[in-house]
Amino acid sequence: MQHQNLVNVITDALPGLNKSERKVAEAILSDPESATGSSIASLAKRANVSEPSVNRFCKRFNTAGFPDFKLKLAKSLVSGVRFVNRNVDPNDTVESYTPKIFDSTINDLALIRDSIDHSVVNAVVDQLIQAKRVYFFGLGTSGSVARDAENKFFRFNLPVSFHDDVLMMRMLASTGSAGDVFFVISHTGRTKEIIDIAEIASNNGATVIALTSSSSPLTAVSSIALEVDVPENTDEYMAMTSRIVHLVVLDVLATGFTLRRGPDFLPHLERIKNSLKPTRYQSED
Amino acid sequence: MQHQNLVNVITDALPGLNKSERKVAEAILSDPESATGSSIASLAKRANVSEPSVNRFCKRFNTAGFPDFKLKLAKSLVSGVRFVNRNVDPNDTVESYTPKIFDSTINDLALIRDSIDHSVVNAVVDQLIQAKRVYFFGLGTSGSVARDAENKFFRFNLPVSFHDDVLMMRMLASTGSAGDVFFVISHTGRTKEIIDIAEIASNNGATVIALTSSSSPLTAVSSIALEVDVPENTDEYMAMTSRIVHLVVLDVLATGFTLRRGPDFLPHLERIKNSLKPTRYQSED
DNA sequence: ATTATTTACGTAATTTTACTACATATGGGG
DNA sequence: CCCCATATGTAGTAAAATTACGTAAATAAT
Repeated sequence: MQHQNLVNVITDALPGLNKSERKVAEAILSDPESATGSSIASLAKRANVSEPSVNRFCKRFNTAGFPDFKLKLAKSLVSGVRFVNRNVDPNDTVESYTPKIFDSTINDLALIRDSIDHSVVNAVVDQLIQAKRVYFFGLGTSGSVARDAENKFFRFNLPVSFHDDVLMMRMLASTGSAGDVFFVISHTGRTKEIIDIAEIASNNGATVIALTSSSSPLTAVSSIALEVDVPENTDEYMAMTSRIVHLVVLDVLATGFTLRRGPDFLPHLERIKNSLKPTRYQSED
Repeated sequence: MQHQNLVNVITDALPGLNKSERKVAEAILSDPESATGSSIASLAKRANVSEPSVNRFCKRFNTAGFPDFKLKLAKSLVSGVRFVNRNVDPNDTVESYTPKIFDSTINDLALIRDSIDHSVVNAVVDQLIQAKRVYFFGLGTSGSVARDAENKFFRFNLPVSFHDDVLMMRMLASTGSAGDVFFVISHTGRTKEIIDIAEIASNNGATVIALTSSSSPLTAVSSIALEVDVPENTDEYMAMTSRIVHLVVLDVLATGFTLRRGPDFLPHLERIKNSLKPTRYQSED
């Protein structure tokens, strides 16, 4: 885990710290934001320890010294590090749970950004570019993602549709053939019905692209799997962020698609955009 | 604009800088990451200017001094500052456009996280808690958001539905009354049809909640407006991130809702979660 | 229990870093 | 060509961080 959050690292290390180090840790955790701005002297005073104790504390956390520590702490605080991996609890107020939700989403996006396999993205764009037809399949929450994907990809002058009805999916899969792309979205990748359908399409020679988590049964029956591992959310209060990540991945694919089509294609997109103008009040974008 | 990215600010200010300041700017921009780690002396040397010039440069950008500047620069570099507000261009490869898309989404989320009005969130949760019925309305992309909202809120044992058919919406609005909540989602808030419908519902005494951008016509005809201003994306290649922000805002509302309902409600959510188990292979969460 | 030994912590000196005040230079307008 | 404004650098000062060292506390061994 390359990019662990300093605040969390300190919190986790708390039990193993000795007296003055713990004082420093508590002083920092009580107000991390202000810690990034203060000098070693003022922090030492606030924690009731000597300056070298603060310095030693910093070095314990793999930083070159106090300035370096402040820097890394500051970085940790961006994109809501304060709350990342900190669950919503029943005592939270709007002021506290709102940033928690945002931050946990941001955190997951950053995670996938850094771990997504670019060659797979490229391969998927390849398939989409060549496709005669594209079907987006998804159930439940993933159904909304599939619907959004349709809305995005139809702009590319490509026969595309989304489906959230398993019988419809099954029929379409059974009539699929080479040139058809079945883009199957499933967070768990374990829904039996969906796996069945993917298998049918695959057996008919169609291309099956899965947007799902790694080493899921769905991956196994797909031509290409865009494996996106969003950390499971065990917290009852916390939302499922996987669908958000999926949407962004689809944005990435759409971007790749547009770039591959080249600049001649842009006027077409512009035309679609403009088509909505008469439905709106006043001018915009 | 409170939280502009320092790297971009410097880039934009470049033309208006004088000679030595520009040298400093270029030295920083050529390797911002290393700039955050170096001392004022080494940076001055690298830019071929004196130390006070570097200091003056920092102050010009509304920072207290060099250390403060480094801090802010470091923060800017987190969550892909490299790319934020930097558009996708035709020469981008997968490796470069992928993080751009993620970062622009992350950036927008952070922006809204810091600017969202908590009291409005609270007020909306109030209304949802009291609602006899909730309708989620949205067209196009916002239709997918509405669909996702339905999927989220039906778990609360609340009569809820989503609609993306304007005739259906119109009929529902016309039969609405006090106790009914019409939750209208629209990025622009300018779609005539939607505004009409919101007005009808409102005139019938129903509560109209709008999730839209500020000072839009839709805001005017709503009981409560959750104003979320996602920066317009003028780039042809870049995706619309407003729908993602909307989804997260709905997550926030759902969280607020759950918390308001109290811990007695959690077993109900658990039961819904478990209901899907038989549809899947193997065990999970 | 008492001493030895390690570990923790603080004091003070040293070094590094940043800032300020001032001086010189550079360039544009009269 | 000189004056004034702005830009930049020099040198000194203050602040900050680090190191070296010494003392105190804690732990282990006898």
